[in-house]
Amino acid sequence: MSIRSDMSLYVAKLERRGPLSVAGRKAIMALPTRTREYGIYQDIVREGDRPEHCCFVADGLVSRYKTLRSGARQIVSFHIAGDMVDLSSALVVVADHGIRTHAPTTVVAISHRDILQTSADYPEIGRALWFDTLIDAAIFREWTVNVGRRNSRERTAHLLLEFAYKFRAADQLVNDGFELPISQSDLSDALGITPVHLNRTLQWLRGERLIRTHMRTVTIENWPEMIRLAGFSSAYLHPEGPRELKLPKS
Amino acid sequence: MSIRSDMSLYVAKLERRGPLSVAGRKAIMALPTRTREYGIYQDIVREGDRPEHCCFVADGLVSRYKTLRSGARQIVSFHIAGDMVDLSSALVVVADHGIRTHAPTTVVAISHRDILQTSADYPEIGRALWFDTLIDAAIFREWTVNVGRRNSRERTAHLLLEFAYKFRAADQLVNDGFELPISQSDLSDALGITPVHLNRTLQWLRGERLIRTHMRTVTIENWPEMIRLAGFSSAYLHPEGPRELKLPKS
DNA sequence: CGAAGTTTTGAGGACCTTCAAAAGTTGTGG
DNA sequence: CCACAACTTTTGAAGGTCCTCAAAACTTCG
Repeated sequence: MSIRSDMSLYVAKLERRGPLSVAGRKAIMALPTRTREYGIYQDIVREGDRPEHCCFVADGLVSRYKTLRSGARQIVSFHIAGDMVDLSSALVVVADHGIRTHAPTTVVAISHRDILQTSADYPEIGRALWFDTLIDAAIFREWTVNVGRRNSRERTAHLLLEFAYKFRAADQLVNDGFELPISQSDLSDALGITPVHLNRTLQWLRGERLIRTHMRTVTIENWPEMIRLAGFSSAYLHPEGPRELKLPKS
Repeated sequence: MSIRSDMSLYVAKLERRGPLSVAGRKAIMALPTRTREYGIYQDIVREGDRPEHCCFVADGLVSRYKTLRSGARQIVSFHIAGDMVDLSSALVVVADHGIRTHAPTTVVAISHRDILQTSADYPEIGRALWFDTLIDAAIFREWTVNVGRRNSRERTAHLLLEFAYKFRAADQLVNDGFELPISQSDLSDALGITPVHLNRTLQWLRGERLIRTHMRTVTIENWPEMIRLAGFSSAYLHPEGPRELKLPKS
């Protein structure tokens, strides 16, 4: 557990969305951080915890999930390298969901105190973090639509396309393929279907030549047809970044 | 369309969550507003719009929804009197969902420019609005769980309990009952089931003496059993308000 | 090389949908 | 204030998507 700044990946992401002031960028880079390494299937946060840190995924893959009394699990989001996870805990005291890894993962922890102080001192950073949580919310909405109104084929295609677009934005798409270290059982927990049915759904997608899978690499073989099937529009990912701010100095 | 401040209801809500400074409270009350009246089933925002205002529901009931190519609709949230809706549009340029009324509704519009300026000038207000969007996100997550992992009975019970808790927090629960001016068809769009099946599900809930319905008033007859059935925990509504902030003056 | 986990296959059944129509409610105009 | 249209709720019956349970084939890893 080293103490150094690992925030340049996050700064880069923010700057893809819009300019940062020199002072603002410095303030983010100056945030005290603690880097932690996790193995596969380790809990970073458990439901009911009162975390004191947000976490930034420097490498790997994590999910947020809720568990029902019955033991059934619903994954509500995935986060890849470059994503800030659990900004919600900066203001919300008790975690209403868990966060765990699906692969060996490097996490950069930032204390809520520092996040809030910096947000107050630099309104542009407050806005950037707020925007991040708004994107989160937009993805949650789309997931509700996904499990509420799409059948298993459309639903699975939609999630795979979401991954494809996120990996592409992170420059991690190679020949229309990306590495997805998630078991079918875990994927089915995100899609609200059973592993058995997901398996048959994937077979159908492969049979239709819409996707290919090899090891844990997923390749989109037929983008137009996948997009048509899923009714996918990348609008909800809001790649364009936040509203341009033309505010007078206050 | 009058031009006056109607923000006292919102200030009251914020103060239920934690103290506001005198200056902060004044700043909110001073926000220029425009009050608009809508009838039933009117669109306040359409998917693809670029709204210039957030809207605060002073009276009535609205939903946010997405529509699929097929025409299927998924409602992703409901908002009752006292709720600030569509803060997301303050930073997100293009609306990825629509907002419409389910009853005659009074909406107070506040320009994004003023929201952002006030958030920058008063960090406590920025935090309060951020917290509001985090609650939104928490509810979206719970809805994903609802449609993803609960059957129609649990799902319907859960949504009705969410309404019951929201109305109770707004002091609008009378004898365990609340007025819900939503057709079964619209409710089914929120639950991800068909109107026919929702109808049978409601009949079952009534038959088990879990709820009563009369006109458009819903009464929870058996709280413990409803809560047990739905696996309901109000934690995700975060009635406790945001984290206490002990920041030094910056 | 064996153990544990993951993917795949099969068969039967439950939950929810679809389509269609009747019954009940609400709103409007003559 | 009634009549009629439009909408909402309810009922029925058949069918499809997805689930459950169980076991085999395959992969990964120590």
